[in-house]
Amino acid sequence: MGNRDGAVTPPSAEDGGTPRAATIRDVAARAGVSVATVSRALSGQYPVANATRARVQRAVRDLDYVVNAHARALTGSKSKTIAVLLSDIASPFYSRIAHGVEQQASAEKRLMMVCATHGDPEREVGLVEMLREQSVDAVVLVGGIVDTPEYRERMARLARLLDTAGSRLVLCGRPSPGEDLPVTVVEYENSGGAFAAASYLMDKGHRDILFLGGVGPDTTTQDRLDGFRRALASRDLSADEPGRILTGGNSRQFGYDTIRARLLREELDFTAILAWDDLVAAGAMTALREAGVDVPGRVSILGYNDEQIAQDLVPPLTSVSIPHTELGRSAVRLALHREDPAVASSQHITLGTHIVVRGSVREAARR
Amino acid sequence: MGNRDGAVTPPSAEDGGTPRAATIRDVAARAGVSVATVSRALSGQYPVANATRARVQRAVRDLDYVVNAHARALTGSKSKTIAVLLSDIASPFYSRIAHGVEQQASAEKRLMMVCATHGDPEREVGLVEMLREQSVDAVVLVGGIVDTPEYRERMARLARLLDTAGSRLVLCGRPSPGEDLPVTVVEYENSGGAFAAASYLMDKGHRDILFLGGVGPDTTTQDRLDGFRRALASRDLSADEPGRILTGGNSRQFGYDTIRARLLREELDFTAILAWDDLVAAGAMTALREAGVDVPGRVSILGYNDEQIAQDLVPPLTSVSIPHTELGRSAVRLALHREDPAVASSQHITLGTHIVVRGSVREAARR
DNA sequence: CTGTTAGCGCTTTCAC
DNA sequence: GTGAAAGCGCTAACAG
Repeated sequence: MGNRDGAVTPPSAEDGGTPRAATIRDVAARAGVSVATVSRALSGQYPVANATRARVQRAVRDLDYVVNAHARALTGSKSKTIAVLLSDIASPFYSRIAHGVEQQASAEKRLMMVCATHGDPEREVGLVEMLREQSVDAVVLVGGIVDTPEYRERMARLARLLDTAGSRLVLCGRPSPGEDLPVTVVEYENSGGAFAAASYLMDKGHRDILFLGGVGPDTTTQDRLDGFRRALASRDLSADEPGRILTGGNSRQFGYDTIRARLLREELDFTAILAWDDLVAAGAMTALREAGVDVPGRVSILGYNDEQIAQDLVPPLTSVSIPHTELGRSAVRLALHREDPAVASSQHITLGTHIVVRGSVREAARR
Repeated sequence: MGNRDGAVTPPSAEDGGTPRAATIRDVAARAGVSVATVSRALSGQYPVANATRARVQRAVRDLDYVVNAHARALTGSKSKTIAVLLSDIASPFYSRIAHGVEQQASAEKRLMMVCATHGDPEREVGLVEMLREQSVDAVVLVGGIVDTPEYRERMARLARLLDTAGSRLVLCGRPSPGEDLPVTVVEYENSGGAFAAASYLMDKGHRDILFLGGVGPDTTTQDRLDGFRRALASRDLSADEPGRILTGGNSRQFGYDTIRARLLREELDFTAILAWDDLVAAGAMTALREAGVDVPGRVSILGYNDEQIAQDLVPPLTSVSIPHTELGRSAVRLALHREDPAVASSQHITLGTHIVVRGSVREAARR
């Protein structure tokens, strides 16, 4: 043989120019069959003589051939890709959800794209446009937002646009934008978790409980606050006395600063803290330790999200666990099988949360 | 107007079937120009009459048109995508590097794909094949490996394959597979960090230092151990006395179990621990606390990686900081601009590490 | 079982 | 400035 037959030149280092990647035509030429046969032999979904298949596979190996996913997507209009949008990959909350998305995507033979929005709704929309260009199989939007009419319209529009392109919008950890929209919603018992947490503290005799952290207007904070309020109300306590609800930030620093200021300014007028998340709790614990306030002897703390850090604080933090990984997995599973009767009816689910008991909560001291 | 002109039917909810996404032809028809003109108007790189451009843009908006990235990639053979392979997205180490990759990818108008290898070299190769199908602009492989001749051959092959496809292999936090390969390598001062850490402990008077953690054969552990050994040797101490180097795992649990067993079995024959990472350090600290050993009063601990958790341990952990984000950013930057004379010569760089001093190291007590 | 051929949606010469 | 037409690499009828 040799590559001087003129018809098709397989890539070779010798023919002068930069070697290019092999195409299906190179494989066909080398195997002595037509491109259609190569396509069939490779798809596996079509009867091909064993001998032919073997020759094709041989040629594929010799040439290090791989199909061009773009050409394939162009024909089939499926890209075998899932996209997930979150504000920040480095955050444990989001990266654990992404982990779940990846697991399921991988199980469904899909690749995953990850995009960071930095919490900017406009950037979110811009990214969805880019992903629409990619005709991804699903776009998963993760994390709380500020729930306004504009938000709902924005989501409704994106949902329809993606639907038209054969893709699916998934809202994960944020509310549904309305009825009868082509959208998959995967939530978790956010308010319920806060309700359970506050109830747990009250079961331990606590009556003076602080709600600490959360930016404020976003749905995540609103829902947790809602659960907190409901729990207190169910025992005839009011959450809305002054100084009880301390929102305004969601960082470790915010937890630290806020509790520190509180301790300097006033007497210790609370016996427990329900923190917006474990990081805020960590900050609060540091402030309490520095002020010589014993945790959990004098003040109990309950975190939210049950992150890695909860185990390593001193004392280990009791926290509300949310099903990060399962959220991601469900998002992908429901979106991809939305036609499947088994899940078609459950395109809006809410996963449960539970309290992981460690060492940061104790019976309230008698005041 | 109306859609009965027969030539081209713009997508519309009224024409019976499922509405499909608009294509460049729909836009052309609506704007009353040719597809070539639409393409030019949208690319912006070609003279088009202002009036025409406006009409095209109008049509684009009316139809919610976005280009099909696959069709574009098919012509141009560029996909505007960067891929990163890591063992686990949920790990803070990897997710912080991914964060850097995302930052730079985003700055360079690229999307990012993230794939999890679960530390399996075969899966890694399989994923690179999948990514080759996608003709991604670069494939970033992150994290230590077991450095064998097979590894080097594997990487050499992937590097050539990707190069042929116009893509670029980037090795991040792992060694170069050899000279004269089309590959970008971005490392960090791994051994140097351990050297500095051990030296810092010895400066504080410590002589009996444990190296705790690391799986063993992987390059990350080997490099850190190497730095540890070199530092001790530079002060005429030997790292290889029995019981000094405790590898075999890299989890919090491993740190806890190993130190606990050590304390039960023997007297406290060390004054400092250099931990493989912050998680191992956290485990060790818990074991020490439970045994009533004061940290840092009796035993000093130094971590590695400077993760979030380091701040929240009690005492806060002194740790070796590695430039996670910058590793990811550099990986993308160097790969994309490899032709650019400014960086063409620096396709193998090593970023520095430094010690972040907190509260877990103190002068050694006189024995 | 296998080959031929017509696109998928776009960019890019080459004409006008 | 703009249009016509030739592919990019692949899949999916449609013939044999």
